[in-house]
Amino acid sequence: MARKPADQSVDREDILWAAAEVLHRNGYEATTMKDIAAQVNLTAASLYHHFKNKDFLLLNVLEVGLDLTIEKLENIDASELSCVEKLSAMIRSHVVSVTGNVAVGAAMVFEIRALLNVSVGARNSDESFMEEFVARRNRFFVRRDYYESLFRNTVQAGIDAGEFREVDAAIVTRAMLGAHNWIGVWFKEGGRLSGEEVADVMVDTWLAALGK
Amino acid sequence: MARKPADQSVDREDILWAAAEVLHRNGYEATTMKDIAAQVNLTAASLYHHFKNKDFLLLNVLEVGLDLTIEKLENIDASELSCVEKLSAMIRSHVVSVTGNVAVGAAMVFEIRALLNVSVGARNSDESFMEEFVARRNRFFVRRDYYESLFRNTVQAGIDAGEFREVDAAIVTRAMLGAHNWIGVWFKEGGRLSGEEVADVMVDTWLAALGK
DNA sequence: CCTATAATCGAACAGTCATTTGATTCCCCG
DNA sequence: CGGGGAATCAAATGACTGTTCGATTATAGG
Repeated sequence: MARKPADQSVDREDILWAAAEVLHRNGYEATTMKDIAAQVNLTAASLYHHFKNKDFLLLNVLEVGLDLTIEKLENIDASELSCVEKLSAMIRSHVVSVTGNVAVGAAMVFEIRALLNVSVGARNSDESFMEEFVARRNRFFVRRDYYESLFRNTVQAGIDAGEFREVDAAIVTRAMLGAHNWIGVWFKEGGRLSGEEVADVMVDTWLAALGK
Repeated sequence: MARKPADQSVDREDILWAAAEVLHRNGYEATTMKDIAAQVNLTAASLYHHFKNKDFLLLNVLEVGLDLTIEKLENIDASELSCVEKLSAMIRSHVVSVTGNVAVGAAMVFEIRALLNVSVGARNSDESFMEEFVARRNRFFVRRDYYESLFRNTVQAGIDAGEFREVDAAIVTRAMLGAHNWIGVWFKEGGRLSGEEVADVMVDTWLAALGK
């Protein structure tokens, strides 16, 4: 029987992007390989030419999203700005990431639990797959903590330097990240405020919260 | 064949609670009726004696969680406190809710998207079920907006009364809710801080953010 | 133009899950 | 103590999903 091999112009990255979008819309478990495939005009079977399986595909989406975010934060962290300026830049960067690419941003936020559950339901009988997956997943969580620490250390440094008032840096940092992550839930392109404007409000809010 | 009808001491509310817990652990789609049933020593089939189906069960969990939160907020709203005091009480109430019952709190946060997706995948061919479900789901979302408005109106009133500095009340309110909801993700009973202590930090943080 | 490799597809498989059904047991009320 | 509704169960059903397989088409390099 004849097939319709279509475009053949879809690469790994297109799939990642599509997956992020569907993931954002439906959540991990509710996202089927068929959904992702449809987003790039493929069939589910074709995806297995590019990714080992669904879990690796999800993991890849999160890895890419996290890498992008961390890279920006590291550049800011390495600069010679004051803590106030550093934190402002970090907040702005984070908010713009979330509003600019809701898919990746929200996927990062919401699908981490799903990631954890993969091992629990050890349905993958394949040993080698499982081993690599667990290793990569652990690396992901380490990086996620690192990402949080970039914010927290900046807050703490600001306190030590007398730029911020004395607060519980760990809790305030998590409050900050929660507020930013939540943006992915309610932000709509073309709404009252642009991503940049939301970022402005956030910077203003957190500097006030930390101001002496 | 003989059965083992067991306890027969399980009621609707026990199931709701169990569902909230499993939901918190696994997320909606990854939560099976069997999981929920196991949590209360029942079989999946038995749940259908208490709830029409899985979607109604989830909806019920969210409804109960939201009702609890709203009730407390309304009492505060009706009081004669200043806006500063009102908002402090609201924040404290919200945080304690989330930390005191992480299951319901986090379910509220994370499973709303799943709720939305139910209609999209209109697998329920039953007309009557679907109709009631959509009605109740819409009511839920209205109440959810109302709950947000309780916070927002207090912030705005505080601005108008000169108790708070001039900020974008809508955005700051959402930042606040995001920070609080996120607590359900990282808070662990028996950690460094109790729920009350986390609430203290949050109150302090937001009053500073809104302070003149 | 030819061939090897990459990319895609349709079809089939095995597993899981929500839900239904009909029978069985529990327990309260008369 | 006995009957009826409530609660529970085991088993079967039907749908959906991730994944595999073999076949088919695209495409780049010689």
